[in-house]
Amino acid sequence: MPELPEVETIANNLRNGSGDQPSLIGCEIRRAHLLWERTLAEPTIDEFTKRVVGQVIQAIGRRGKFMYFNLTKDTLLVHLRMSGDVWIEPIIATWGEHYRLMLELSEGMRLVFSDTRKFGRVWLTEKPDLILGHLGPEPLDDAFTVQKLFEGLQRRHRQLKPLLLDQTFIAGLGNIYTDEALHLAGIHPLTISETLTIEQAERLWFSIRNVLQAGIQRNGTSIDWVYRGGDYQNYLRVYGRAGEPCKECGTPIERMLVGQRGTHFCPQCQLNPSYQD
DNA sequence: CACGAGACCTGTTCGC
DNA sequence: TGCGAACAGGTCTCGT
Repeated sequence: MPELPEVETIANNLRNGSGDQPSLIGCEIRRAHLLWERTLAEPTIDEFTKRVVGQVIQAIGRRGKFMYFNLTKDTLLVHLRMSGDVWIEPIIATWGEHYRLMLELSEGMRLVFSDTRKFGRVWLTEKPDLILGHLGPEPLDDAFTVQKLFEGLQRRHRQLKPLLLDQTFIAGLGNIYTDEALHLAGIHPLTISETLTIEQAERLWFSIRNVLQAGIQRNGTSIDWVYRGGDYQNYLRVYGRAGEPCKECGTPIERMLVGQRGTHFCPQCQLNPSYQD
């Protein structure tokens, strides 16, 4: 499920509480229950259990597509990859078939990491920067300017679609929001980065921030069984709409493979200046 | 450096 | 209806 807006939504709900769910801030971790070993990237399960128990959750946030929990001593990092989800619920004797990690908390609640496809990972570390340090800029930060984006585009010679998915270039974009941003900007996914004009870079900058902010405002995108609660899927311009008319010009949306990812675009609104076809 | 293919996994949908 | 192929919000690693 998880791109920046979905991770942001989950992290916000855990931090602030939502509906009947309390905030996790101030909760102490009492027990750890790992149900799929490979979910834990580091440290070993023995050391994880020994270290995590007794620590208190002091802050919760997001960096790129990572969720972080600042504990008394360590940082707990969670990456949901394709099918992960995190929530809290009362402690009961049973658990769901896709649960991979449960952390029992004070107040009779447990923090659940559920992940059908088992791609998700959890780290417990004193030095989160070793894992987060390679990430590119946060697209919604003030520090992420048109000029920064333009310089980055100039420095590389890459197709835009895979470049925008590259987390060292910008942190947080995934397949959905990349396609959405490129369509909003009116730029073809195969355009070579260094050929963008400053005007195009500005439109791309605006579009990236616009679709991410809209996604957050709508609590993320809910497709299939994976992530629920958001409704940005009702506002998608191109993703998952192959064959349907472009909302700008009526031309059927096309789908192609770019770097093995389904890529959706309007052949009319997103002309490719690098090729003629 | 840039790119494609294959791995890692399970579940749903599509096409014949 | 049934069965295999294609596909899915991600990223890593290897070969060219």
